[in-house]
Amino acid sequence: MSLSTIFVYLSGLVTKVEKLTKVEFSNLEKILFPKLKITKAQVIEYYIKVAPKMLNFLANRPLVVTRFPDGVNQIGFYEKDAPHGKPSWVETVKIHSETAKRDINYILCNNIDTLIWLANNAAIEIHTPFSKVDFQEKPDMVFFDIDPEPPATYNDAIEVTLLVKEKLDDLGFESCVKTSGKKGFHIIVPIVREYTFQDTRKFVHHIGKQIAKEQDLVVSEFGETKKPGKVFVDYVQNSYGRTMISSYSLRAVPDATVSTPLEWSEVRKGIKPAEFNIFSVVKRKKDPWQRIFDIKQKLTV
DNA sequence: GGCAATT
DNA sequence: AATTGCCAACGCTCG
DNA sequence: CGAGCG
Ligand SMILES: [Mn+2]
Ligand SMILES: [Mn+2]
Repeated sequence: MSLSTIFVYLSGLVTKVEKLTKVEFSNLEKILFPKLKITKAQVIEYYIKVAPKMLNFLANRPLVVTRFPDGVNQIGFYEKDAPHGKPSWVETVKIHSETAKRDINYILCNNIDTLIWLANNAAIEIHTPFSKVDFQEKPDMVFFDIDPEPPATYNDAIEVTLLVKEKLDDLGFESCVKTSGKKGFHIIVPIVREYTFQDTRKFVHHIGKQIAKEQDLVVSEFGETKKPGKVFVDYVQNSYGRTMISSYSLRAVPDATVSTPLEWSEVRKGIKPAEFNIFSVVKRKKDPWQRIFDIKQKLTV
């Protein structure tokens, strides 16, 4: 019997489920998304179902999570340092923070039990850095963060996302796209681990400026992040210690949206972020971004 | 969500 | 025994 | 340099 088959019976057969994981569950019937009446059991079930697709994106990346133990309508908190009371089997990596002048034990999620444990912690959102733990100074991806500023719309964000895709195509780069689960999109260009964050930042800024010159809708300067009605091509995120929301992570919003990898053909005006949520994403047969782990592009323009 | 400090 | 606190910081950019 | 940013 597969994990997901068993987990369908979660509410009814809790003890049986517990035998399949090292995690000790708590408060399974607690409502974490009040608007949709989604319980913690359903959140755990979601993460178990997407685990086969999601774990690859988490592997060997020190995690930052946002936790909402009392539900997404209550105040949550960021967590980097593994909490006291963490089971011994949860893998962590000690990384020294220069500015904080202390060591932080980041969680590594390299197996499904850790993902289940995070879900039981009400770690709704899981954020990942752009480099892996074994080579932290060298990112393995370039990140285009497409941020529409109201009154710019989701369709505006889609338009700009496709403009960036077109530009990348022209330059000969393969790219992957996902919804952020909130207002914008994320575009990833997988690269060889030979460049610094300054390199990747410059690369995104360069392309952002180019498009901004051609399109009135687009801005790409730091001072323009909140320019009303514009879509900001955000390059700043490409830095050490910064993160993006992971593919397949839930977002802590009332509609329980998911940051969802898409086929480029799915990025068309009219789609809405809420189409991709805790219920719909598990039904998707598509598994875009498969090639992301094979492609390792050089960043020469 | 859960440990630890505080009353 | 019950309540409260704590749980992240960073590098980058602009002025 | 500090403030504001994501
Ligand atoms: Mn964004
Ligand atoms: Mn941004």
